[in-house]
Amino acid sequence: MDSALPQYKKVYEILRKHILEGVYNEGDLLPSENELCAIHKVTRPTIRKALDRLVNEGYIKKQQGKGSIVAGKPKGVGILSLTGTTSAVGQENLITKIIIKPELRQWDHAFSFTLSEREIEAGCIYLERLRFVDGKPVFFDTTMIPNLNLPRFTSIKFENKSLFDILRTKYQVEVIGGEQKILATTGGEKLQKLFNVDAAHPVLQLDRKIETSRIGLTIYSQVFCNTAKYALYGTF
Amino acid sequence: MDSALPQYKKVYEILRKHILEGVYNEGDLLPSENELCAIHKVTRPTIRKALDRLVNEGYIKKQQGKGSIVAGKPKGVGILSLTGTTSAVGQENLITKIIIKPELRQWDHAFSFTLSEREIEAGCIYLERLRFVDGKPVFFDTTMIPNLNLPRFTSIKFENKSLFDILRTKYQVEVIGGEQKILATTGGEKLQKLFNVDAAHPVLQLDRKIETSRIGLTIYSQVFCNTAKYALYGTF
DNA sequence: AACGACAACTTGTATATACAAGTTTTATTT
DNA sequence: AAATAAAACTTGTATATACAAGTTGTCGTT
Repeated sequence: MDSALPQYKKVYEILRKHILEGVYNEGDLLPSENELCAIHKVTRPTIRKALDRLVNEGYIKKQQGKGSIVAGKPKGVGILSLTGTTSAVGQENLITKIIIKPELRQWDHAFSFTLSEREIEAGCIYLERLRFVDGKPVFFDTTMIPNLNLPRFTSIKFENKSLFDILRTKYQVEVIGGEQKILATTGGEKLQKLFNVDAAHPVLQLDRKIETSRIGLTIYSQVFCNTAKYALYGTF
Repeated sequence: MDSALPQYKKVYEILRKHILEGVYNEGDLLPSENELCAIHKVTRPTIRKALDRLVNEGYIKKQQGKGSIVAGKPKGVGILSLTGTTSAVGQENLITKIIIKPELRQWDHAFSFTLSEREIEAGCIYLERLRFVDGKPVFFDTTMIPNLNLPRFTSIKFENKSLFDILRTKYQVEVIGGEQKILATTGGEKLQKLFNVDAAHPVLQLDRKIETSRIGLTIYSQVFCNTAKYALYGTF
């Protein structure tokens, strides 16, 4: 009955899931902290730590004297400020097709970012995905992860799961921050085919360097997005 | 000896200031949590709450067994996550040219956002600016502000000042959050001229709805950005 | 000199408790 | 019936304590 996850994270995962799945809807009040204590059999500081996280990520807002108000599904955790595509779009309409399955490679580049010695030595888990919203190709992303103590990673199937969900649940690796560059560009030959657009079609490009809670493990990701029908949305 | 600020915020403010002023530099270790307890005469949970915040905002990173490592001054909380263009680029190279001086108008639209009755009745302060980085036009922005108790706003000169600085200092209006949509588009005739690019040139477009501390006062802004030479940069 | 065990650090998690401060509901008074 | 007061909630802050887990340096042995 004991997992590797600390209790406050378990509670966080449960509440987060419940919000995403609509057990609690926007505007609803979560059970009070004391009720949550009773439900999960932990003390209030532990509950509060879980709630703090949900507040930080924009899932809930708290009001003294009133309670924890559900803010809705994670607009604020969108692609612009955090983590991945899945949480930005919502899982419903998002289908993922793996173009290149996770495979070990040597680094050839990390987009516009520079790598450390250690990262270069470790080699690189490389993958490419094409993601469809409502049946149409909207995102194409290339991800590079240093091969540092992520056993069996290349054999994991995660067609429609979020890469970051897997890292969090299977490896206890959490995104703690990062940097990104955003620009508008044109498709190029590869994207032209993938998105089925003409060569001059404007495309959004994001180069991201994503730091994790595991020291030395930085994820590099490049995302191209056809924003003709679906603009990226985010809160701040 | 008692301020309105809770102790953990006081400690947070002090440490944050010290990092910004270079008392601690990038890579330095902060005093250990127990040392900080002694210094500030509080208990460890209080110190940890202050440190949690610094971690969240990217000032420090923590490593179990080692300590709290200063991550350096956070690079511009750029255009992607907060407020205006000025803070994103840095004031040095940014020159602003007013295309349309602040003037009262009726709302015709608010980009892709919907307006409330009250906002429509109030009318709209409208302005257009073109902003140059290193002498070249990079940003073109259109701003709409509901005309709600902002006396003499249309007569303010703010060539190179941040719009948000003026709102904060002259009207005590602070940005508390907002939402935005980002997409890639092509110039169009107007931008073609302003940016001096051809018609097919990809341009970044941001539609933003910015909430302020004054109830009912929401600022609507649309920013076009030529990212050919300058990509937008942001941390999260 | 090199290795290994251990002690002395560090941060991470969790409990138990207390009171302050804000909100809502209920009961009381006018 | 309406205004007021009190009670019963809610979250916010803070302390004191304990042990787990990761890192670093030291000492002793080989």
